[in-house]
Amino acid sequence: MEIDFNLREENSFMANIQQVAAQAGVSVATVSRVINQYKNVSTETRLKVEQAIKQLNYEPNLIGRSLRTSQSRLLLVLIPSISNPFYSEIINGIEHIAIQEDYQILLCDTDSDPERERIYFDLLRKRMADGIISMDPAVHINTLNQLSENHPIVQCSEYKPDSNIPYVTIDNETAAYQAVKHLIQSGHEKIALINSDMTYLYAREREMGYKKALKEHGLTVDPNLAFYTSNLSFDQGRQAMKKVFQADTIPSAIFAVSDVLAIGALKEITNHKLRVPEDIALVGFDKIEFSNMTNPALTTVAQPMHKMGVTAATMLIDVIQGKTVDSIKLDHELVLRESTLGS
Amino acid sequence: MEIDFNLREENSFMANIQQVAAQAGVSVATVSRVINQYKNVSTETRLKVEQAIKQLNYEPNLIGRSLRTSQSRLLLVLIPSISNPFYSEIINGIEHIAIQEDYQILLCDTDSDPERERIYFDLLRKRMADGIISMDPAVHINTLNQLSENHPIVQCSEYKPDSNIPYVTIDNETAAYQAVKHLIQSGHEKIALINSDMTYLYAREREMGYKKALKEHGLTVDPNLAFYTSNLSFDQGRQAMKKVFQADTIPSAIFAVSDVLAIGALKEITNHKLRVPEDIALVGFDKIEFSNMTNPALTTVAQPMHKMGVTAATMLIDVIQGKTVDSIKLDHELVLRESTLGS
DNA sequence: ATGAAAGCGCTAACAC
DNA sequence: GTGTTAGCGCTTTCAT
Repeated sequence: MEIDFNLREENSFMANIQQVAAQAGVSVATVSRVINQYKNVSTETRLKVEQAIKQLNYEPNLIGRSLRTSQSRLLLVLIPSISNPFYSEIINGIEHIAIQEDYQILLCDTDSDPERERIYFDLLRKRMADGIISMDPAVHINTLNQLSENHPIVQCSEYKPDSNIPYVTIDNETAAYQAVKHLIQSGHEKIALINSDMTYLYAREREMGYKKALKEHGLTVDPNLAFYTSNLSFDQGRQAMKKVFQADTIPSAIFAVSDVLAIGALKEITNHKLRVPEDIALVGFDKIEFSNMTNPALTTVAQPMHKMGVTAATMLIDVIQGKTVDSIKLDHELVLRESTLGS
Repeated sequence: MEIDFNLREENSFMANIQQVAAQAGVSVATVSRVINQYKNVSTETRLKVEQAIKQLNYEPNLIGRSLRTSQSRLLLVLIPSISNPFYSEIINGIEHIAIQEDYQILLCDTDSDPERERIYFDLLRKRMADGIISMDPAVHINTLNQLSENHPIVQCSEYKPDSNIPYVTIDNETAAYQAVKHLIQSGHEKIALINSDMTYLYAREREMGYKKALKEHGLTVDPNLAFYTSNLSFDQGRQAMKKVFQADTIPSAIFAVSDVLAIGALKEITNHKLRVPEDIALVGFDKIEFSNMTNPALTTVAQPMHKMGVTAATMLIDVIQGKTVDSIKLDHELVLRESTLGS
């Protein structure tokens, strides 16, 4: 019973730097130097300290260090929804750099809810984090701009053109243009657009690319063939496709501005006993993992998600370190698969 | 130029509690009381302080607070892969409680890499986080056990039976049993199993349920009908299904221990020009969002993901607060859809 | 090469 | 109801 008690005592005991110093018979400064691998410590002293650290099971307290150094080494990553697979790949890229640079990422799922957004912005204001990577298209840009005057921020994927916050993204207009051009060159003339909310820049840019391709090939832009959704969910894709089927002319091809919307449309097309691509060809956008798992596999525009994450994280850390960074547009790629080619 | 400079000075200026106290003509203790909404502050004083806070644009420094109170209010959430949609829903549940209780979650994507696991465990040891929710089946259980002696930890979904760490999960064996029983009652006698690595408890439990159902209905358990994958990816599901097709007898139904594996199998079945469920019926596990987006929609076992997250987070916060908590198994539900019923 | 001491920003025990 | 002060654990400047 005595032993038990002592064991528990010892286990839950957490040494601090003072105790390590006492145990090793040196000053706290020296212990700190050993922890941080300073060169100007004699081997003999270093050994003593390392032994004391081991004996006491010492782990430096990161909060104490943060307070002293005024940096948390935490990065906020703002996304609208963790369930959206588009962001998963980007986050992988961010994590890659974060780990490498000894940062941690705090995932902030805003649900496009201003209240949740506020909580996360507050974390930055209250110095719990060193910077933000914003990927939420619904972000309150005024707040973000204001915040960026005092805090490191970069935008990833979606950005606001009328802000000075650096961003990494792709050329959405050209990407959409190429996707639609591919449909036209496959012989399609009635091409419907399933787009999301036009308040988002990417939605406007992709629509411009869609229209540009049609015009350039002498096709008329029929407003009745444009369908809009309130978000990028599977269900909204289905609903949009239902509306397509209610229209006067049924298009022979669909360009959806996201894979998830396209997959929703695909489900509805299949329910109508129509075949893709024989009856209706289908193009998505993003190249999420699941775009390859559907029947048929989806033709889509590959965004360099991993690289976007890597770039955004690198940029943010540069900004944190006081460097100046430039915005950048990365390369995309049209990926031709069964939903436009057949199998 | 002067003005510019001053503006920037003012913008990047960050007041601390001392300066607020000076500005308001009170002590730091009083400011702290106002910030933390203590009742014993006169209205007059409170107003003065609040005004000073506004004037100086003061935001309390959470790192300072953390150091003082010895709590970071950060929760680690350990998952094997952020791309796996199974975890998204759970995380939503965890976030729900975390926000409500004024905690933040630090997402830890281990990739089942021991080195990354170590980084995150260190975060706990170094007091950057207050506790861990572990959902990584590949977690090093000895380390976790050891860690749990000094730190709050709960296991979610996957757990190790030979540990004293509380967990929340479902009854995997019964769930699998019911899924396979449904196939048997639909007239199937040759039912293949696509399982993952048997080192995981859930894999063993689900296989037991599969066998139990077969035996109970007088069917023989054919080892040639069990196929194993090295992970839960789409591609592994495809590969497994390829092996099914190479076997002597082609089963009339498949039970896959995860939706993603099932979706991989579905792709391969379709490639073979076979129909689901007419030629081969298919059951998945988890009820991830995408299980409803395939053609046909997947019959699957619904795990109460959101509730699991809510429960795990509640348990962890209880443990942090020194309460004793009990492990719990939540209810699952068999969801019948097109892949076994037809449409 | 090492130590003494200041101080990062906050909370809370204690005094009045 | 308010103020004084110690101290959480660390890094870093300045001596020596």
